[in-house]
Amino acid sequence: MVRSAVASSQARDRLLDAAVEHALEQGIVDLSLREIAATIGTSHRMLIYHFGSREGLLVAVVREVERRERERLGAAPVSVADARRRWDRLADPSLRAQERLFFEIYAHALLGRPGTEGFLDEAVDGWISPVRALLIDAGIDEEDAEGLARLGLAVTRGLLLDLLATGDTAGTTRAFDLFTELFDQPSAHDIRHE
Amino acid sequence: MVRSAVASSQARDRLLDAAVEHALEQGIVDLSLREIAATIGTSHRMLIYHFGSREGLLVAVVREVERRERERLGAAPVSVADARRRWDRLADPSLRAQERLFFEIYAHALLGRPGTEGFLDEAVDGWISPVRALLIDAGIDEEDAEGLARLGLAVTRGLLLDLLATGDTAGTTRAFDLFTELFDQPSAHDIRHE
DNA sequence: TCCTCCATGTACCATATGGTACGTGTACCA
DNA sequence: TGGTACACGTACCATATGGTACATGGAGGA
Repeated sequence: MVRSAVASSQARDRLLDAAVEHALEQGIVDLSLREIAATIGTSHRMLIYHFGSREGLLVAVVREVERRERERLGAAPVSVADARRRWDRLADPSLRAQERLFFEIYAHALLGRPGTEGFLDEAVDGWISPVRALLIDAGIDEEDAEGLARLGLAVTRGLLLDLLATGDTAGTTRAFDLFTELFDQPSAHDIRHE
Repeated sequence: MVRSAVASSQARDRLLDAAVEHALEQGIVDLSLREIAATIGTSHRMLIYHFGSREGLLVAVVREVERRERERLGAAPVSVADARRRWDRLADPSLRAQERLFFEIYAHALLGRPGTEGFLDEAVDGWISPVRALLIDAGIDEEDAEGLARLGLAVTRGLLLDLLATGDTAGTTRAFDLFTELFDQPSAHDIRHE
């Protein structure tokens, strides 16, 4: 069997893990094959061998980060309490590096850089769609459902940006709680069930 | 008079403008002196002459972007209607490139890259502080004021990220309106004036 | 035992990069 | 008129980069 240069293998998985680890700490945009290889303990030749090219490695890293992002967040929140639990998970310091990398790739993708095709669609619509569907199932007007899904995503991402910059877990969590209170108050009823 | 390598001059201003223009279109992280010089119509030698080094140019570009950001947004919003007007201004397509660059620098700064010192402080606290002060003046409890300021910033930045990725001005604006409605409803009174 | 395929290393190449040396024209001032 | 300071170009340098050529070792099958 003729293996393509980008087929999977145990060695490739090991290298990919190490490359993602490196990206979590050092970022991804100025990723250099030689530098990664040196910190991993192999030669840049091996990275090209397993991933085809620098861009191939970049694509693999981006996909892996996407995969971890989905895995980390699990199902869409079905209630305000759910959303709050999810925020607590997101605000955990152990995830900072991953979120930082996520935003770096996001900015990267906004500039249309190669290797990020499809990332933005997945990053936005991949979240809005399931939440919107859940809200519609719960009897909320379609347009409001879309808006609320968008708003929830925006609050989460916006507060994460704040958290990454300031490290102020308590402050950002208070802001998130304020949002859930606004949403939960009785007279928001006409939006939730009009 | 001995001019330092980074002193200002008309020629330097012209180059800086052109460099910012380039960054708006091509991004800033993989900025190369030669490439910029070529598109500007000068030599990379001149960039080093006027900015001292590549990093000097990067710092100058970041500062200029910060300056334009402040100038663009003007005073803090003092009412929900104000906030809404500001969103309309932000959502204008002519600002997309500037906002994209802002988020690219933000990600850059999160990784502690040189040339971005102070950017994050200004980007977060520079916004939260004045809004918080306004809210406190308006009689809102201190802790809520901080939270609301944070929340407003998060909604704005989060929806901008959405807008940049999707280009969906109508959808993101609807989400922003939903937020103002949540905030404006009568029973939010206990947060606004408790 | 020999042959084939995969993983890996070493050495190399062309290119692009930031930065420097040096020369030159020009405007202004004594 | 001579000199000085600035703005700029050309040519160069050392280095780092992505990618390739080629050799090697080892495992498994015929």
